[in-house]
Amino acid sequence: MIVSRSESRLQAELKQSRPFASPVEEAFISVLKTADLLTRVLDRQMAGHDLSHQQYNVLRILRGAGPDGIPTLAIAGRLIECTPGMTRLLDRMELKGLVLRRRCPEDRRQVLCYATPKGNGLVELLEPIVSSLSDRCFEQIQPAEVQAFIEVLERIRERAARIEASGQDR
Amino acid sequence: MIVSRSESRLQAELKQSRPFASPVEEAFISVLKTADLLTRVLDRQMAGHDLSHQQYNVLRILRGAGPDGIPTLAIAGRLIECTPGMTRLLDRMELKGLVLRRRCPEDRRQVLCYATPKGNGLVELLEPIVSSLSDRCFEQIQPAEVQAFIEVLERIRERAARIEASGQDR
DNA sequence: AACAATTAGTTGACGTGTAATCTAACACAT
DNA sequence: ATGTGTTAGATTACACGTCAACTAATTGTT
Repeated sequence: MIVSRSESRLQAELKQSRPFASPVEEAFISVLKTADLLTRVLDRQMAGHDLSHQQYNVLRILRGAGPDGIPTLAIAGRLIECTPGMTRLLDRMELKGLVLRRRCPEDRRQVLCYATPKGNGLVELLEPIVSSLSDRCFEQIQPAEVQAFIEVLERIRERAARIEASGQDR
Repeated sequence: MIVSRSESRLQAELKQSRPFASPVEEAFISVLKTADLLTRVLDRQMAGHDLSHQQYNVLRILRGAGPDGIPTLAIAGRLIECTPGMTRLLDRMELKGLVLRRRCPEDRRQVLCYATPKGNGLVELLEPIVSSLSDRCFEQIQPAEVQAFIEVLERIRERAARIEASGQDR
């Protein structure tokens, strides 16, 4: 086998001939790798309940919306702005009986979405699992470090959002 | 519209009835959101060259491998360990003339992958773009903060990898 | 030599992200 | 009221991730 398991995990993680051009590139790539890993772990925790992490997020949002429901695109906006994905996601969740949808009478363009009791039950069930997962992932990080970490992420998003917006003109 | 653009972007980012159960949950979600945003921005930069960020990563790895080539799964291992995805990714890249593949004579199970000159040219072209993108995203972050940030991400990955490994038994 | 276990890679089914294009419904001006 | 523009959402096409099941080649065992 080409990559030996006995190598230090962190060293082996991104073994390349030129590991990183600069610290910021390393940081950039690290964010992506970490998110991939966390997503995978999260999905594995959900898999037993036949739910993806995105479906879980939708259920949380629907629970937050309460009996008034919430339009399709508002859900998409609170996640990470997909749009066509949301329709299909809700299609599948409706099939599983986790979600209800109906046209809004006041504005018939909108489709209001609601969690069913089954959907809400699932959130309640999974919430402690997700919570303990993040606890375990950050076990060794001091509270002050967590705060600093969150702030750095926020600043990165702020910069990245600006870049994204400025490049809209293509 | 439900979400007004005039609200503070950071506040509006994850507007929920209960924003976060704890700082670590916020940190957890922030990593995922940041990675999504960075991925999107990165892909937009690449889109003009008909390349996804994953294809770019593959090209970088192939360049690093040099004329000896590198087996399919070794590429997958250096990214974020998909496996079946890699075959199809390479299929598409081969169609575009960025990659060559041939059976390894010594071990005919393996398929060795190489970058074509066209593929290598594309990396050279895109590298400064990617580099300047990460520079701009981390513009406001001090070098010491970047280091601390990278270390926190590493510790998270270490913990998450442990959790992932321990949960293999499902 | 022959059979079992492992390894490399492919294929199929499916979930979800993106962009582009379309339809239906509303808002507003004249 | 009618046309124009905008908004909500669905649809289509495609990239890419996962899992599960498969083939083919190699290794190991007896």
